[in-house]
Amino acid sequence: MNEAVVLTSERILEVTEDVLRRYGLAKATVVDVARALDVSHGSVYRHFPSKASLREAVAKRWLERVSRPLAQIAAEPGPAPAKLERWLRELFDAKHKRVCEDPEMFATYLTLAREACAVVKAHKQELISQVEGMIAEGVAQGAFDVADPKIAAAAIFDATRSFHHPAHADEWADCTCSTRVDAVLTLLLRGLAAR
Amino acid sequence: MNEAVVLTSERILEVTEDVLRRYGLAKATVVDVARALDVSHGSVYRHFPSKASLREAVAKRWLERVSRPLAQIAAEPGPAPAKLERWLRELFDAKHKRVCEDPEMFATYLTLAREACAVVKAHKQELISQVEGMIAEGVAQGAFDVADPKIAAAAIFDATRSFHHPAHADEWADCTCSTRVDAVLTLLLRGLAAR
DNA sequence: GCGCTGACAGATTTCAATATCTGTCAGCAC
DNA sequence: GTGCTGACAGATATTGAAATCTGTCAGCGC
Repeated sequence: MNEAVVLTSERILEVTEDVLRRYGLAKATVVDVARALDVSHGSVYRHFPSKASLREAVAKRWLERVSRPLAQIAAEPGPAPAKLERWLRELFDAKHKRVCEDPEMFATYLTLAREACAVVKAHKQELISQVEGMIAEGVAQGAFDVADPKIAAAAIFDATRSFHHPAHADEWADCTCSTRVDAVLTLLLRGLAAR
Repeated sequence: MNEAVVLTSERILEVTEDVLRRYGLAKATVVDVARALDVSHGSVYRHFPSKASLREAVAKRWLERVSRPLAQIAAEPGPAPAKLERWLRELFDAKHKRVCEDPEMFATYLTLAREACAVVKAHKQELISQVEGMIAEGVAQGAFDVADPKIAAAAIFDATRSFHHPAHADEWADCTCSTRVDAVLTLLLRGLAAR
């Protein structure tokens, strides 16, 4: 009963990421993954019903690595405005770092995400509800003046797309980027603030 | 001297748009354009040094059809906040209409624009400076409280990307879209407002 | 029984031959 | 002289045959 050699979904996902990194998205096949795991490709299909579902699971893992640390920030106590700002900056940082440190792998994950549209939708909803929580908190603290925290959260998400949506990743290397982040955050926090 | 049959750059551009509409971006060739104009393809190359420059000119025309009516709004007299809101809504409407009424042609123009990156950059700068003008006006009127109109204009542009950047066009048909536009505009105008 | 293998059919991708297009230019027509 | 044509070379796209991959499943080994 050696744990290390048991074939689990988790192990398949890890090796799949390696294979994607090594071969690139276009060339990585299920056969390659099976070879890297030293099993037949039929075995992989015992854990994932299709190549698409395997890719979807890889995308999900990737998105969870973004949303988990953010959930932690959202759960912390303290004044909502500062927390919201920190949360947003952390989100932007996480994305910007990923694209800067390994642009190829970012492109790979991006394509995976495009294919796994349902997973991305759930991820977006998760992030928006974290924001909603912080805005509701701010309202309770008397710091924010907002009619509907749900709608305001969606608005914050929409208004910061330039800095977290991968379609704009090519601008994230721009040297004016941090100034632009500051300007948008200032505008939005002023817009939320009670007066 | 029949004006109608003289081969001008303008006439080539018009016919090129027709050809793009008829054949689609991938299949439209310079030979097709020349055939539609009833001249040899060599003649087209007297007016445009390359296929790329012809496509660029088509993209430029398209973008100008967006920015011209907006410039008119920006030039009107009146209170800046209402004008800025009207300007932004007009921008969103113009884009949304284009994608709804003819999605195929929108996709064509989008690809042209991607190839003509310099033209798009200039278009963005043009739009941002129109916004800058309105913000400066608002500051002069005492309606806006903003340190640097240039930076604020860029921030307004960034914060409204969801509704004017073609990467998000697939969301513009969403029924919640108009609510989301309202929410973001409310937030941004509150953020700009003097208090 | 349970999990894995590997042969298989149909779908997809690759590759090289073939066809078409881009961009040039000598020469023709006005 | 001016502006257009159409043949041409090199670049790019298309096509169809061959190779590879995906997803299934009967059967093997534990």
